[in-house]
Amino acid sequence: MYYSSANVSERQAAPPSLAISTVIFALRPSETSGRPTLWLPLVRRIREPFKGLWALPGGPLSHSESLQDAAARNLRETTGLAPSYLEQLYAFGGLHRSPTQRVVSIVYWALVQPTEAALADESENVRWFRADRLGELAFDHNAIVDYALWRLRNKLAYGSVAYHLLGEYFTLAQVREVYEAVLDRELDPANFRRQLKSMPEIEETGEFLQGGKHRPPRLYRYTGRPGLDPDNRSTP
Amino acid sequence: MYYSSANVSERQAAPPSLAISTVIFALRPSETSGRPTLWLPLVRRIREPFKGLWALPGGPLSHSESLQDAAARNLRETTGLAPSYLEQLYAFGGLHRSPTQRVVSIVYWALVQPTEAALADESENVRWFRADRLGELAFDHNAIVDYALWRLRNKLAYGSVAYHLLGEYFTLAQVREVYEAVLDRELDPANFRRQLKSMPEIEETGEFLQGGKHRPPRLYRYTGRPGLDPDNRSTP
DNA sequence: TTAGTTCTGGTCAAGATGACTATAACTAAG
DNA sequence: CTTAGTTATAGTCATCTTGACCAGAACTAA
Repeated sequence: MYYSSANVSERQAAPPSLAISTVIFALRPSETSGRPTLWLPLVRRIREPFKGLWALPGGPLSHSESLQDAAARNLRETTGLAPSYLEQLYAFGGLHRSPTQRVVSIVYWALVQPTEAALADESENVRWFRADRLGELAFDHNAIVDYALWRLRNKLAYGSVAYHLLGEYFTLAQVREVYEAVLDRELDPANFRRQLKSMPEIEETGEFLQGGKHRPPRLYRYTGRPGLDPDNRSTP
Repeated sequence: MYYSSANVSERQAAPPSLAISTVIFALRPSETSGRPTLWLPLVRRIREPFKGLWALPGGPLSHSESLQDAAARNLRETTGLAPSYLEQLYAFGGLHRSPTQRVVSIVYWALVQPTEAALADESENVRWFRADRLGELAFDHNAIVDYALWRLRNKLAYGSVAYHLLGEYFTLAQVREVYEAVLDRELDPANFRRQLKSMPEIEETGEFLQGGKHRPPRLYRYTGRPGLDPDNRSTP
């Protein structure tokens, strides 16, 4: 690379470098309660700065791909997954995000379905963590994850986002569990189902979920837009 | 500049360049009805590409300023104004935004108060336009303005943003006019004022607006957060 | 057969919303 | 000085939404 060998004053004159990072959320059963919880994959830094710490998956922007494509690519490269939802989160460009050089990161956030998430690659340097129990991350990545969580909660309240954490068929109780996991509070089952049933994009199927311990719940399907952002103006 | 003299293959290898642009909204009376309307300043391109067309104010990111500072700076440099609200809109990074090189633009949107807006610089190459009557703009700037308008409408519905288009003191009817201008529909005066009066951050002052043609309306004051974003999590 | 649990539909009161009416307070025309 | 015109402001009423709660239906496991 041209800039990597430059001295300090040359680095100063160089334009800020541009990177893409992705916050990837999936639902996994908690080890303790077994109830679904939010998890996300992180990669271990193998170089300075912050060598050894965990960080969001990311990398440079190749000149022949759009921002969203770059986010999808580094999602695929680190975890082997394809997102069911992908949206731009924010561009972080503070002066001191990295101690060695000025970096502007355009961060995306993604949701993946649990069938996918179960297949996710995991290795020495890629591991999944509970979103509410991350340690200290590299750079400003703790703040970025916090912001992504806040966005997720907001989008959830607005509508269409919960189904992208579930499979194609789901019960209304499963949707409620998603809300409870993300919002971290319990919701009245009867009131919650009344609200969902008033939405036209939630379609009742003729099938029921078998094999449970109690009365078999009806299965539903989401018929709204697939929801891969850019100008996908579903929500602010 | 190093890259400007490079040939095509060298340009390909170069990282995408990074720019900051700003969509600046202010309220001005319509020439026809006299009612307040949304306006925004544009600058004329004096070079190719798109020479002669109007474009959003913007420029490169200097290495010693944050993204928000850069947005505020080019706002000040083109119009002489200081924003009362400034928030990141979106990072636009499509492959073909500019015909000559790959540019990633981080776009901010701003609101300025009418007392300020009246003082705004205007010249041969800087002019204000009604937001609903722009012609064809340079690059993808029409789409960017559309997106900014959509965001403004959403933020308005959410709350705290309308007051940043008004001065320190305002009547409830003026707030309603802002809503009517932005949402482009009429609102019931009585119902609208009931809603505003239920908000604790709208404070009644002892004063009244004098000099009108009819019953003098009471003046109010907004006591909420000033609202210059980044992590100013007022709205999604 | 029965107890336990979830699924599902319903009621009820409190609060928010939209359409509308009525009065107050000012200016301008006569 | 009176009156018509206009905006400001308060209030009413029916409708819709929301949260708390109750009750029966449908299944499993003991």
